[in-house]
Amino acid sequence: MGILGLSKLIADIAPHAIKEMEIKNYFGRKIAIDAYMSLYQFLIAVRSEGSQLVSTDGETTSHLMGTFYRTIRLVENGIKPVYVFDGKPPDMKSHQLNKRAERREEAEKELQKATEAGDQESIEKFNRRLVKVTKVHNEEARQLLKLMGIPVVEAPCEAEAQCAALVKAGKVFASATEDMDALTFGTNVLLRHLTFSEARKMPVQEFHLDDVLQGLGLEQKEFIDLCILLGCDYCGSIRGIGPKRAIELIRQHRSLEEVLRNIDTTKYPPPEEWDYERARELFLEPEVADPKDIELKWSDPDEEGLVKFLCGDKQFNEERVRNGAKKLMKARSGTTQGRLDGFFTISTTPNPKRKAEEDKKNAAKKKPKTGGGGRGRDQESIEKFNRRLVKVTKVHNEEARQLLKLMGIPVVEAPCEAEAQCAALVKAGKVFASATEDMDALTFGTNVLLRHLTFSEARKMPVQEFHLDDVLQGLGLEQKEFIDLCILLGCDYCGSIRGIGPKRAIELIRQHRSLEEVLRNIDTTKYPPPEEWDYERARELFLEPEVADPKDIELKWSDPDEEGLVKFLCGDKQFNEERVRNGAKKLMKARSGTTQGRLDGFFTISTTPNPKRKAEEDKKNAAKKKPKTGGGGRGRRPK
DNA sequence: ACTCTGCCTCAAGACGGT
DNA sequence: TGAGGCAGAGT
DNA sequence: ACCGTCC
Repeated sequence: MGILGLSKLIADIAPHAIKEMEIKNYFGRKIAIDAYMSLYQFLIAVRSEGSQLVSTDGETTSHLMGTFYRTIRLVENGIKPVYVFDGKPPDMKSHQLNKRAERREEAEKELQKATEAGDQESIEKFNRRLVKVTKVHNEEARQLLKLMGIPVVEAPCEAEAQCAALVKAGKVFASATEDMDALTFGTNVLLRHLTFSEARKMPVQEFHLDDVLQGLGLEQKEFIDLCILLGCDYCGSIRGIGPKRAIELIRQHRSLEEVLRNIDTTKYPPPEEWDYERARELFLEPEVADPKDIELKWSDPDEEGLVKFLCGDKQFNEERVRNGAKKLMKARSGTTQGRLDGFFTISTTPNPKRKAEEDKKNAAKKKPKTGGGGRGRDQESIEKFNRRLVKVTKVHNEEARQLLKLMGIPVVEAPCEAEAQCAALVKAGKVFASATEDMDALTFGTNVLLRHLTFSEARKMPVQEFHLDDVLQGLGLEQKEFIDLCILLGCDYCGSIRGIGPKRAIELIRQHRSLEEVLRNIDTTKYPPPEEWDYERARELFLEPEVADPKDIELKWSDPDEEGLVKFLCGDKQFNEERVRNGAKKLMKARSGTTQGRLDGFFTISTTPNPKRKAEEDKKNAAKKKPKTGGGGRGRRPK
């Protein structure tokens, strides 16, 4: 499977085509997964004392165990996976398959020998070689995924080709596979090591076909010829020609026909009856189902169904299965996000500088990705709308003010938007950062924005520290242009243009630098702006919001009023007095701690992972080429 | 000197408690 | 199966 | 991070 030595070749010649990411960066992304590959891995790897896990009737369950938990992990990370199943293999592959069959037979013989000899080690070894993904395995996996609410696609032929088609059509963001021929099939984005990025400390590798082609200096068709020359599943390759000579030859002659015409075929004899043309055809126009006809739908897990299937038939632990179902459910409700939100979560977290390069390239050409597209009514909607009925009333506000005062926490009254006032405070140096989940703090000009400050421990989310400087630098924009970008992405103050999502938005603003120019340059029949679109006032609101002058604001933290708190919370609100007093004491104690030496404070602050430092660190690592597996270790986040 | 082949070995999942 | 290390033959 | 366990 795959293309011989392609990943190394890309790493050597076009390293910029590979971005290192964390799994978190794929929040909200739809990702296609080759089911066969996945199942095969589980059958090989999920073992106990040498053999697969089995149910009481002796049937293998390794594939189900693996699929169940891995999928949950992906979903918990906000990823929407699609599993793509193989259809009939193309007959070009029969050579390869025959070879495999031969090796199986050999392995069977060896296994028998080992069994007779009682050689446990060899038994396991050859047992692994005999692993095969059967119809039953496939069928059960499909069933499981259905119960989990995960969509499944049936490819008429090669799954890898179907995945590529889904990516090209914008139905999913990327193919996740270890198999490099996804690129040969034209997948724009290929993710490697998506799954074991956490288990081992490998980062996710994101291959961009555009960048690969650019780095190699090839067109897609030439790239396909290169892959054939390197060695693919569909036909032989030329003995004596490895990666170095292959890239050199294709670069020089641009096609296999020309290569054959120009090399010394006595020294480098091509295989007999070498049908590279059909192989090329298979890569170029593989048999796939039209993505237009494929609807991908993620739905709620069927907890009872899962329990029945996995626990009833397969002896899984019920508590774990129910737990898994709950996780799926919970993660689902979180996936439907606002646009700004999704955009930044994805593009800013890893490392602004590197991302800048990537975006530049993306901006230079090619298709947009899938939109966030939030559908899926039912339970999710009930919860959602219920939440939407929540309203912060005057009374709530008043009480909160009163409470904070008793706690000794200062309060600021913004004349207009709080977010804008926060930004003003940050800009004036009155506070270090705004802590909010609301990305428009950046649009208002907050230098530092903290997300997940509160639930950083409860869930294991790290606090995210966004630096406006770095965001601007990374996007290659000025603040004013950034504001226009945000308006184009969709803000609270006015509409945005249908059909323009994050990718097109950043591309347009990069190119034209202002909404006026964007409007002048796009086809407004395809992308009609909203009627009476008052983006100018929206821009004004972001640029010069009405705020109280921070100079006139004095922030003062004082001692908590324990008795006052007790009176308010316990007298009026029936809070537990012990807890309230306890809380008051904590406030008091923490306060005395805050008046600390600077050094102390310095270290407390600077230990948090910090984008700039990370960027530098990464640069160093990148400069040093491959870090070895055992050795230097890139420290994962402190947590 | 560079490049390829052959032959070797290893490891291929995920969870949860410590 | 493939990826990396190493020895050795071919260009 | 390690290691026994999952089925």
